[in-house]
Amino acid sequence: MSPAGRLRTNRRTEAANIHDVARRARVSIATVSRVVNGISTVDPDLAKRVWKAVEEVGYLPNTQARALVSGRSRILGLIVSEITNPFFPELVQEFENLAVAQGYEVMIGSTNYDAVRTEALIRRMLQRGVDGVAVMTFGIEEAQVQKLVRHEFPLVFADAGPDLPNVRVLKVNYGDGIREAVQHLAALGHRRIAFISGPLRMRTAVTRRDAFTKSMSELGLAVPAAFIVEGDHSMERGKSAMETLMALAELPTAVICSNDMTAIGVLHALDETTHKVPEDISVVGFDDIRLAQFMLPPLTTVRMSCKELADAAVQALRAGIEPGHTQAGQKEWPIATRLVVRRSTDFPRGTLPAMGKLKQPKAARQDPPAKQPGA
Amino acid sequence: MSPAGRLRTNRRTEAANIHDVARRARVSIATVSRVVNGISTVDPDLAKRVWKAVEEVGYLPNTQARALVSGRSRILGLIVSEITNPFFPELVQEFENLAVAQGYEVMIGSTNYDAVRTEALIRRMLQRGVDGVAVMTFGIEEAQVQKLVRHEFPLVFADAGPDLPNVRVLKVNYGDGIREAVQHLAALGHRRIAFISGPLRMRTAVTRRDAFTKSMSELGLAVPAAFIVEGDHSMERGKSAMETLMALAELPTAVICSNDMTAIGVLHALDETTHKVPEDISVVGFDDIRLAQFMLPPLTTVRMSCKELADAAVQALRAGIEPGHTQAGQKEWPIATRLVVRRSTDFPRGTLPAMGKLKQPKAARQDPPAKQPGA
DNA sequence: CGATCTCAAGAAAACATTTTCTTGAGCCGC
DNA sequence: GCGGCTCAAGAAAATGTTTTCTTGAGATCG
Repeated sequence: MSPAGRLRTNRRTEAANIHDVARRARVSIATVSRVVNGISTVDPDLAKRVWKAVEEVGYLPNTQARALVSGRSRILGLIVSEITNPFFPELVQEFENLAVAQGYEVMIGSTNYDAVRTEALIRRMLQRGVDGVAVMTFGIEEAQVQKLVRHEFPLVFADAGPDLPNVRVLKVNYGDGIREAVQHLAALGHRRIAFISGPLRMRTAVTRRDAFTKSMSELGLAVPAAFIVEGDHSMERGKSAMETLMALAELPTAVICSNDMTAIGVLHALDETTHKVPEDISVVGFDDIRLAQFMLPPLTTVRMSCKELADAAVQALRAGIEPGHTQAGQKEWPIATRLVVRRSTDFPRGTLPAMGKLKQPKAARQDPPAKQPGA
Repeated sequence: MSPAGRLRTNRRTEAANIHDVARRARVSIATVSRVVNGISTVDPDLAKRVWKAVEEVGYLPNTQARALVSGRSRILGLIVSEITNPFFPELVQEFENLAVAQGYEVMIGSTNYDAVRTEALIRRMLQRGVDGVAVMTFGIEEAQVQKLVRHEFPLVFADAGPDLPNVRVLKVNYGDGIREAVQHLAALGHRRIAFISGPLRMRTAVTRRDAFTKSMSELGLAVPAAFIVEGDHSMERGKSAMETLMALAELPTAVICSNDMTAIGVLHALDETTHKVPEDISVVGFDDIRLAQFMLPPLTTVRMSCKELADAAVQALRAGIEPGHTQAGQKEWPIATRLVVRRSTDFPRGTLPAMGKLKQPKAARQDPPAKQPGA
């Protein structure tokens, strides 16, 4: 009984396989494989015949078998903190688009900040034989990381990762964007600027906070201890953190937040008071999620481009996976950040508008890069 | 050369395989397979020895090989419209949790309302050999569906799908929730109620709109043609649709929206006018996405529970996949909807508060099911 | 003109499993 | 006491590819 003997003892899969194509094109399965994989040593006429047969029988190569023998699954793992945080769907989308364009599939998982869940997730990824994993949690717990690192496939971390040969790191340049934000506020006349950080167990939260204090001291501005409040990158905590700030004897005139969700929480907190944004208090976010431009008022924020992040992640993974990749040696991949000025920042009350206007002309305000569909 | 001869010409995979376990436990690979898959005919002592060996060598069964030979990938496809629409991440999260709990992996894809993209997505899913697909787009184009339907694996559609043996449908009961919303507004004293629909090429959008008009006529309330505006379930179009309504000579006193994002757009549109929510205009959403309870004011909305939806989808898929499933014959899976009253609805201006209060006591207002972490 | 060299294409091995088939030991009944 | 029956466990087939090895025809060169 020939291997193409169609025993079909199996449940489903009436789908055509490589033997069907080979038989129809009157070639061997090896030749079909070569044609389908674009190996150039095959005779053009034969190749044409094979492609025709592929078309006719509707052949789709079986990914499982392919992966089994080649040892490469063409699946990229993508680990995020929580998919329900609006920043991540945007990242997921971009990542998926890029990965698919390169012929990879994406296996997504969220840690929900839970060690057990994370461990199970990593196990699942290992078992599915991912070719590489992008850990975009901006500060995953070290313990679980070790599990991943031991297996030798390529890894990409956002912000910081262990210094190992198979690990690449996306170095987000928080400094630039946050400095811009501080300078923007200072130029408007703000002196009392507060900062709501992320959860400090996250490395990235510490980095962002430090970028803030550094920028402030560069300008000779003091930051009272009470002006730095720890949040957790959620809207809820942003709200409560702002309430903490509002209880101070001397209020800040501007608040910079470690991410946009926090800033949105701040807007909510202020909405429940008599203080107006931006007239009484200016608010700056971080990330530039899509929601930011639709807040009331539209949020001035530091953009960390999802597309740029996803692009670097996929490139860096490919550099580790595909033999002979041109950027195979690159360990650090820089990601820029920059301020996007919208309407949640303005002169502090009491400053002369005219004076302020000179420093920060209205025309300089950036609008979103215009791709709204409707009106 | 024995099969366990560790040729290892392959690139990665130093991982232990079934032969390693078998050798260590001094049994055949068939026995290992049986133990790992929980087939009960194996001697308990042997099984114990096998599990010990599994533990010792750190054996993880290779999913690719498993899928190849068994014909089941243990992957569920999940197709959504757009992952960046906040409703979907919540659905994805729930779906993933349930699927993983049942030993399945999830392959997610978004159509972005693009036929070509959808077709490519379906092809990818077929190629990866998914065991079933949940199409949660609430109205995917028929053309692409056909491609899926031809292959005989189980399918689940939200709202409506072709009447075929391998297709199951989640029947969302829009009527109940929307009727509740209309009755709630009517009880508050509203008579002029407008509706902003979804894109009418989506079946679900039509269904929701019809549920609205039906409920209105049940109460003997007229709906002028101009009070029904077509949106597209986006915040942007919700805003512009509300602007259209505000240009009318006689304004509505309440607006029901086909989804929450639209309602959020409406809030934004009204924020730019002198009209206050809920004093001047009441707003009702649909979906009850997480964001809804954090809007200003918190949104009264009709809840379509993600968890319920995801649960039904996974169950329905399993019913189709797993032989002998108890609910194998169930074609329609009901999903309930119900009104969640928050603060974006109130008496129309001019109505006597006291009278209204009798009809809708403040105490009846539901607060979110309290799981805020912080404050 | 024959021996070697090149190279395209087929044959077969390898991949890690599940599942069917086979074997052989223990047990029961006659 | 022995033939058949049961059943656990091993042997081997099967899964659909990629990749290495083999083959054989045509080209090249001495």
